[in-house]
Amino acid sequence: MVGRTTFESAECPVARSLDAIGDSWSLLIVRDAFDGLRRFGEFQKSLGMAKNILAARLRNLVAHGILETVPASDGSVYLEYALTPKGRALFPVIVGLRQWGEDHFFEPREAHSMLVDTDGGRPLARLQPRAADGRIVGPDDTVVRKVADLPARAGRRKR
Amino acid sequence: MVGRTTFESAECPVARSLDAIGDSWSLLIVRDAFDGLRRFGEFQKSLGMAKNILAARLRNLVAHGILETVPASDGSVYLEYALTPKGRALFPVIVGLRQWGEDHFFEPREAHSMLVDTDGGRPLARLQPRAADGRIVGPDDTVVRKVADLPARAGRRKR
DNA sequence: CCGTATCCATTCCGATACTG
DNA sequence: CAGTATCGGAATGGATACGG
Repeated sequence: MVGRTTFESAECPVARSLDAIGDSWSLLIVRDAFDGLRRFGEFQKSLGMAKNILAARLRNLVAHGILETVPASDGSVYLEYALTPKGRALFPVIVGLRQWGEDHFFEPREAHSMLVDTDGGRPLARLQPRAADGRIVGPDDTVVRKVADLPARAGRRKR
Repeated sequence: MVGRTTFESAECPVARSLDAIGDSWSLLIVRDAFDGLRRFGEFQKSLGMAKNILAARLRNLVAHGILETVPASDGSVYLEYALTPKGRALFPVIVGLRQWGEDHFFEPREAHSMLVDTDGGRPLARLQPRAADGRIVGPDDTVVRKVADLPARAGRRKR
């Protein structure tokens, strides 16, 4: 057999997920989509990637139902790319990657702007670095907390 | 400029994370490491990948401090690969990918064995599909819950 | 059993030019 | 502005042979 192995029919859900978004760019595009970016040029400018591969990645994300194309809101003839519910469900993955990177690639209390923090604007998620109570508010009323911050529970198993 | 873009010095922690583990295989190796696999041959057999690229990915994971080599526990001359604290900190990311894949690539209530569920054995994590209370127990006493299951809190912001 | 080395095909990615 | 077309270099990945 030649060519890359596909995990399309793998039994493991992690493998299936990585098959859809396991390349260098897809999750960064999704991250930007959470940040409110919708237009081809916005993604291209934000990520600095070649237009042909951006087009290819967008096609793949649309094919996987993570993004969908919608008519441009400003009446232009072009398309916009919006997160679907399936795409928005990637929020915890993005947060996990962000927190892991923050904890292991940066200085302890350094602040990083992964996503813009505007209250009434376009961003779909608020991902400011560490709110006072450690809470991060995402789309669809999801809330993510760092696992270590979760309250202890009776019956928890010691390793 | 030629060659692939690197995110080694990106400001965004998500980009930095993806630079370390954003390929098809690394997270699957980490997943298997959580499952208790330690030997070269175990990974190779489990993932079915070519030995040369397994060696390359293991080298990369060790270089990033996600795995570390330790002398084989059985006295053989070979090395074993064990998760470091930094590697174990990837647990929430794996869980996020697993839950997303389970929710969007499989039938609603289907059960999937991502990781072996043994109680006293070698696995470092217990990742059985959906415990009764939705709780998943990981290494280092971490606990992960599906974000939607988190209790509502006063002052939560409606989108 | 544990890797390394080699060969090869495929894919990825970047730069640029081009079209509507 | 939003893509498509094309090209070339680089990395990825698979099969297999080889050596410790």
